Amino acid sequence: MPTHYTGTAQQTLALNTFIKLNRACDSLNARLAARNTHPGLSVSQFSVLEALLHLGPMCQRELGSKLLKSNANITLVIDNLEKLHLVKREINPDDRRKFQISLTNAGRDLISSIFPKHVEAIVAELSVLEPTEQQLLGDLCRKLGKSSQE
Amino acid sequence: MPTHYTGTAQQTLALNTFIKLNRACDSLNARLAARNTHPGLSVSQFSVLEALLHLGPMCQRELGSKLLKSNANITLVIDNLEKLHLVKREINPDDRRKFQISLTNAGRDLISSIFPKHVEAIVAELSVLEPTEQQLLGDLCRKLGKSSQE
DNA sequence: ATCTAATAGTTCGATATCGAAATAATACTA
DNA sequence: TAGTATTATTTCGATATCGAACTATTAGAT
Repeated sequence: MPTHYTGTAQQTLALNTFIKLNRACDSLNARLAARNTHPGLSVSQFSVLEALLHLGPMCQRELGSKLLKSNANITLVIDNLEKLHLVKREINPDDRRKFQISLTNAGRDLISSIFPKHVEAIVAELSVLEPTEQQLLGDLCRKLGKSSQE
Repeated sequence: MPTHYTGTAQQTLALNTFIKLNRACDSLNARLAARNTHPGLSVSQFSVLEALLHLGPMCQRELGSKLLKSNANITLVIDNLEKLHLVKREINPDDRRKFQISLTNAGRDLISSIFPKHVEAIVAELSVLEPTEQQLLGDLCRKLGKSSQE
């Protein structure tokens, strides 16, 4: 569904690229969600658990910057994960403004058990692209994504 | 920020591609939002107005399928746009289950006036990629996005 | 013509998401 | 060291977003 806007060639190209990028992302995520690879967890909850599993404990602000979410949002997501007993908040004694967020045993077990299915779903959905195409897409996205910084 | 997951080469590639795609999309949209090219409107509201401007009046379900949103969501967004007097609901006499959603004059004036700024912001943000790279990115996204259909 | 599908939209309850304002703790500065 | 600025988190109010259950209308089937 390209745009119906009529502008210069440069504008049309940029706009169509923008639209296709967003649609690819949205529809890919919708297809992944439909595969139900993280039952009982929201996407945000899943992302937080995954970050904690693979990157280790960190404070909320770090989580927010890794996941590109606001502090307010992270507060809520951690609240909900805490209610589910999947993560815990611990005051950082070195800086009492911070909470150290880490996985509980239950959280670690859960994310460890569902992550492989998530990976398989991604592999399956991305299989419409050859490995070289995936690499190329990743490179272009990287270039576009970090116009700001890492 | 590539994954720290250790799987097969195929898994690692797919996962990294997936992460880069999502990050590119999120960070691009955040940078566009920071440019404040659609003041007073949410992204969803903007998208609906834009679809109506460029594609013409349509019913809610059509809007949802163009924008990849649920019916419930479209109902709310249209409610809010209606309160702002930017769109109107009119019963379709041929099928009274449907509302025909169209821009009011105020809505048309507004979206017409801000859309060019939006395009310029996209052109500026995408300028880190050469035209051929934008084309390539768009092609790869198209291929990935329509694993299902149109 | 009646009964059943399917379709369009709404409502509900939960979670997400943001920006702005508020609070608490730490760092910096004069 | 007192005073200010910065940082981490929370709270608030608004909008977004989904799936599921519901209502109303239309389409299809016998």
